[in-house]
Amino acid sequence: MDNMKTGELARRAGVNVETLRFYERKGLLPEPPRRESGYREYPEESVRLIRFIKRAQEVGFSLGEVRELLTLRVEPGTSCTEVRRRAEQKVEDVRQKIADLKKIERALTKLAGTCTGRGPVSDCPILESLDGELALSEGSTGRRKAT
Amino acid sequence: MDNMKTGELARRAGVNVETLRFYERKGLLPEPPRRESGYREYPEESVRLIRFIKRAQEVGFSLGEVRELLTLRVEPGTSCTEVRRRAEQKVEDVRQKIADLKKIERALTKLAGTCTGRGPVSDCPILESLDGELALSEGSTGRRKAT
DNA sequence: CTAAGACCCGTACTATGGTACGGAGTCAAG
DNA sequence: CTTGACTCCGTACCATAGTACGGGTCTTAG
Repeated sequence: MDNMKTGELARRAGVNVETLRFYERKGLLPEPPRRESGYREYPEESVRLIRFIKRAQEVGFSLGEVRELLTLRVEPGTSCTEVRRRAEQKVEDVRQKIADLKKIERALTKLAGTCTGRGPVSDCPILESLDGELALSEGSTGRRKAT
Repeated sequence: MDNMKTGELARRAGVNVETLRFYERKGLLPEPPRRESGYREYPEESVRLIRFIKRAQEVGFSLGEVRELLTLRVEPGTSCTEVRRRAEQKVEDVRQKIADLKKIERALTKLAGTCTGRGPVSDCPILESLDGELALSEGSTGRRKAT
């Protein structure tokens, strides 16, 4: 089964049909072949593509950045060196995100663990346990957004 | 030095002055005391708070979600049990994000590593190496967004 | 004392990431 | 061969997350 119409792709990927058209306009979803009627016919792999876009978004990439990730794999005419350089840059971004998330995770775990689970919040040691950790311990002041 | 005005806080936290007012309106930044003139006077910790908001955003939390994270620590009148439950839920969200990022990281690393660094993209094994991994190996079909 | 610069506020504008609408053509089951 | 569901397209609308504007007040260095 290698020809889905918009409705099926949308359903399988868990997005709205309009979203598919939107992604197509934005250059994230390649224009699929059409049948004579004008109906789009998507290949199977489109499902994975859409899901990838969604996941990347959930971890903080804008659609523009997602497109950059995707074009790493298909942009012809770019030298391999260049693609490699950009991929390595992206890996750095991703590692930074992971590091930040781990700090948030630690703070939240501490919070959930310290709390005894009874009594009003004002008595709960949660407040103090969170402070300090939640601010991500400063550390990296300044050199963000050097993308 | 425990009384910053908007300008200094903005500068130190790396955001626009307008953004501070915006966060205040949205309930992310607590209203600071004012001097008689009406000027805001922020405590030192506001810098960390703003930076936390920014980092949380970068890893995919909306301002609404960031507020939820923050109110975990200050909302009085909520039972500790409830706060704990919500914190545990957030930890789950965070772990999912980390897992997704790690998949993206693996795909990108593989990509950067496989590529020899010379020649046009069409000859580069990058394209194939990326496929399969980039789709985040499906796996978790369906039960997302059950927040 | 005064003028540049910071701050106040409300309001308007912008970009991003979709969603919804509605009229027209298409498909497929009965 | 019709009818209801699906698709097409352009355009309009929406929420989120800011950013800019502009007239007025406050502060502070000279």
